[in-house]
Amino acid sequence: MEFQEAKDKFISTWGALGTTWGINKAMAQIHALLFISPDPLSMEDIMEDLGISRGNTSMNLRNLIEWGIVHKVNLQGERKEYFSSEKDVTELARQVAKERSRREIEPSIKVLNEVSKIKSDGTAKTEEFIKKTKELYDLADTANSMLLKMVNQEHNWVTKTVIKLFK
Amino acid sequence: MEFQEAKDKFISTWGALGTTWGINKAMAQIHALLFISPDPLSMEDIMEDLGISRGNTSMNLRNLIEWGIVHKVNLQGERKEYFSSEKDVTELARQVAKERSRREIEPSIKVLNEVSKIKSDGTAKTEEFIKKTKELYDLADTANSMLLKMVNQEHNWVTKTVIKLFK
DNA sequence: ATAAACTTTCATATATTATTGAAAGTTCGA
DNA sequence: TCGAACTTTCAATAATATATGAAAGTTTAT
Repeated sequence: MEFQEAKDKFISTWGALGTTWGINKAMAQIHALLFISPDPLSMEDIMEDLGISRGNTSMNLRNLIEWGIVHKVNLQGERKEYFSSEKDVTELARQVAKERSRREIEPSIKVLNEVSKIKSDGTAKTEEFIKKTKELYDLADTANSMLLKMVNQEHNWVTKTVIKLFK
Repeated sequence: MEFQEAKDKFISTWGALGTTWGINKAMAQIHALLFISPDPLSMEDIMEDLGISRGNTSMNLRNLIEWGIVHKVNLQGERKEYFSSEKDVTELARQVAKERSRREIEPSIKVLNEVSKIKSDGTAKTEEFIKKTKELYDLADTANSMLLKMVNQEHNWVTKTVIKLFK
């Protein structure tokens, strides 16, 4: 396989994988491109390489920067901004997990907690409802705090401890 | 809060959460409804309660059954089929993880492995590409086998061991 | 073998989400 | 302060994913 073919394949696979994890295609592809590039790239470079519009590139770069995955580089003597992603890929995973916890999981946990507090009228349906939603609340809350602990650990801690446990 | 309000809130929250995890809204809501119902429900019951069409109900019930989360119940003397979900919710989580691994993660890992095998022509870009994709392959492969091990354990093993580690 | 009771399928409609690109905004050097 | 070089915004559009419902299919009792 040629480099160019491998590169295209990698970028499109990464993009497809991203969309199933709450990262849109363009965002994942920009990340993929920067991730394998030895040098920083300009917005122009990225647009051209991926064949996406200026607006799309701009918005998704901003997101990646907000997520701490990509950062701006100013090359000396150049007006243009360049971008690079020298961060470890686990940083991306960490960030994705954090975002999803904050945006989706935590609000849901709050609702579970709320609804599990209705008082029973003694009927089977309310009893069952309270029992099940409580169960779910406990599970979700535990899983979420696990996730956050993992996410906030040093990279190597997770790798060493958890891998040892499973491999 | 009244039971009906809590129920609606729970179902819509569960539906919203599902859509961000690769389960469509109707599928997640059907699961939610069955999950809190003390008795099996018919297709008619489900359609009516959630206000969704017959076709939608049928297709999503079939999916839930395929995933092993919901199953058919034949009540004595009744022609109609009934459905229930008496399984633990961790079974759902397990199933979701399994499906995603099979359908998304594993094919991606295969691609990573392929593309990381191109031979270097000595340029910085091919060197970087090979290095990064190999790194990614190792990470993804390790993470995936961890996931599968967790998923295939008994429910209590995960709960006990992992929670102990983090709590 | 027939028909009533029920379920599934799938072409079409609807809703959701991502992308474009031109206009507005910003920054910087002269 | 001006204007060239560049970036961001956002309304319009395109692409994608979901839902509908009528028709086709299946099962069962007689």
